Amino acid sequence: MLPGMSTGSGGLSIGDVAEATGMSVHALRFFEREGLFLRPIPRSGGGHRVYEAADVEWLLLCDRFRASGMPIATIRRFAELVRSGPGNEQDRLALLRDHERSVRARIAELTACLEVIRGKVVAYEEHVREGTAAGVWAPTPSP
Amino acid sequence: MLPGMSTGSGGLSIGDVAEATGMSVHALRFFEREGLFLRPIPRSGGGHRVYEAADVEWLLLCDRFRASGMPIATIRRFAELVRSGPGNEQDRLALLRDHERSVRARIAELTACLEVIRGKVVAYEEHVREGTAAGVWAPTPSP
DNA sequence: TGTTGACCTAGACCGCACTCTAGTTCCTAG
DNA sequence: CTAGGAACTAGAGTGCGGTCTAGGTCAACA
Repeated sequence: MLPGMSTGSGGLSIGDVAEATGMSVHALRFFEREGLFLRPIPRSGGGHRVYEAADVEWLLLCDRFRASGMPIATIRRFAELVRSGPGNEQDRLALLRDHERSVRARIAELTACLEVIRGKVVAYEEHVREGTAAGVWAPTPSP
Repeated sequence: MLPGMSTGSGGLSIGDVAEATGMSVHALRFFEREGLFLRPIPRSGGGHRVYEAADVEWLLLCDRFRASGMPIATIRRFAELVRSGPGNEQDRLALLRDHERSVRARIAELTACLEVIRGKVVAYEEHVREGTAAGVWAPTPSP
């Protein structure tokens, strides 16, 4: 029941999971080495990884974490908290709030940069439209 | 007139520029090797770089580019356009608009991630407040 | 039987953007 | 004259987040 394990029960091959998450099989093995899963991924008789739907859900969340700039080390800390069971929800919450703060900060920074960039775009638009040279760089700076 | 060249005319030492821009002297030499300046930075008799205020302004803009995720290679292309003088303002504009688009896209992505993260934060807040377990991970996933 | 094709491991390699080192030279002050 | 600090060069090293390779194993199909 292996290659394209897709048939049958709930077991998913690494290829299935790669397809479901958009991550590469390399990345999935890398994540496992890095201890980012919530449990040891079990193996089939032949040593192949057998995932469950819950692993995919977790990976999708990890993917959002990564996409929002959370480092692998932090994902690992979060995974460790979840793995070590109930009782540390305050810690998980603190970690998530920290990350939320950092994402907001990053958005704010990008928004500020955006204004600078827009300023340049506007200056160039003006320059192109009517030959004025305000805010546009000359061949050699000023001196 | 060199170390702490700050005294006298308009010439700035690499240390002055590092302080003015918040970049390291290493980074300034790196930028130069990478061809990111608008002109060859002239040297004093003893081979020390002598910058002008306009270089600092340019560096501050580059810093905003970097902070908004523009790769070095793109900054180099922009610098090349500016160096090669008037006539290519359309190209410079196109490059800037491209970057503007990518920054907006990044902000949108971060904003989307933020909602996912907020969802988790809210779930954990609820969980911590009243022991419900919706959206919160159990010691071992589901199965 | 033997050829796919998906999977396995360990570990080397990559791109990016710096950062740091080693060894030297230069300038000014004491 | 000498010591100090700041600058110089070329090139090696770093951290991150993967990606890729080499050399196999496993299971099914023709």
